[in-house]
Amino acid sequence: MASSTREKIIQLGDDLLRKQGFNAFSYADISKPLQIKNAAVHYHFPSKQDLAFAIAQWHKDVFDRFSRKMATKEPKDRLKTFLNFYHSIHLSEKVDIIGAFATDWYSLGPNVQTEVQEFTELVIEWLTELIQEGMDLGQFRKTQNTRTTALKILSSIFASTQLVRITSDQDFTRVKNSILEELLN
Amino acid sequence: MASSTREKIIQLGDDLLRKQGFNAFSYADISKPLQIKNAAVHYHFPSKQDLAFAIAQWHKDVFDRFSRKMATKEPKDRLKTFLNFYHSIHLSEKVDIIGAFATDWYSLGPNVQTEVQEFTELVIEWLTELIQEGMDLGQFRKTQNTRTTALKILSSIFASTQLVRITSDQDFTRVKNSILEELLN
DNA sequence: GTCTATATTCCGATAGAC
DNA sequence: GTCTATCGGAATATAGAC
Repeated sequence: MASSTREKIIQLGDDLLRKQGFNAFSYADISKPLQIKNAAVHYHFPSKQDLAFAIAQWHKDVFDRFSRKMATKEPKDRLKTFLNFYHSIHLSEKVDIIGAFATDWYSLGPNVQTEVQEFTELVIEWLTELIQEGMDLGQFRKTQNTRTTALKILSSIFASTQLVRITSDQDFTRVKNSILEELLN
Repeated sequence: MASSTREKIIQLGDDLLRKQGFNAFSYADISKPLQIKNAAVHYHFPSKQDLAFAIAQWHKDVFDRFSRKMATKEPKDRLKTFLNFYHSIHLSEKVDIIGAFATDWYSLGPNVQTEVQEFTELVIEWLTELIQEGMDLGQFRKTQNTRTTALKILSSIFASTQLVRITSDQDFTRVKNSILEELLN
């Protein structure tokens, strides 16, 4: 519970990054809600790149813990949990961190880019293994290339968090349900 | 050919919006390459929102002409052309305009948002009709809901222009090819 | 339609006290 | 670890001449 200022800044920065974009929020947007001064934020993260790096790192850590916790569940349930996670992103009016980093890609320093790449590869590999396992168990329909299937699932679900800002809530549910249906045997 | 300054600004603005994001480029980024002053850009587009609006409008116009030109082609070829179009986006290191507008959504004024919504709906409906037609002709596999199929195709292809900035070129081709294969009978 | 010049505001970032 | 104070720069935008 006892969350440090540093952690609060990361959380708020992550929210702002995914709601508004990396170049759309300022140190003031972080310091005001936390009722500290912008200099205090700079103490924890001297530059905005440092904050971006910490956000990327945080996502890696969280996903790592998530995948460990999921390891014992069967593929279908793992995928359901994954899709539900994206549903909660959608409900909070944010977009997925991968798409957020991708559209702001050329605003990110090399260290941040590397961290984002490592995180993204973690997710893709986790999904790929999940799909392979589901196929081996006969739960999922066989597809030619499991990484490609993983990429398509990831793409369509993270893009949906973006697209439904423009269209409507219903479209998110449509896509989410369809992903599971299409894969199930 | 003879493209006016106004048109050049729109083109350049569109490039910058999709390469860097709406909040990442400035009037100077537009005026410098065109070798005019920032005030000259303001003459054509008093505020940045006016420029964003014109960019959205331009996409509507272009897509309208595109869909007219495609009308006589058969569904499979229409989809191929559509996917190739996204391939060219990927090669130019930009992302799709829908995702770019979506991630910068809360930086856009109401007029711009409405224009983006109209454009996006045009694309989705065009894709939905294409899919329905392809099914009717027996070219495409039947799916339960054609709008959902359209959403998934659109999502996965426009997200791919983002995702491959993080992973690799190959992943784009994988997804692109797979979309067509999955739909074909 | 483009220019010079400038107003204004905001941003990221730092120095130095507490 | 947080503060006050401030710097330097860049951004959007406008006024008015040509």
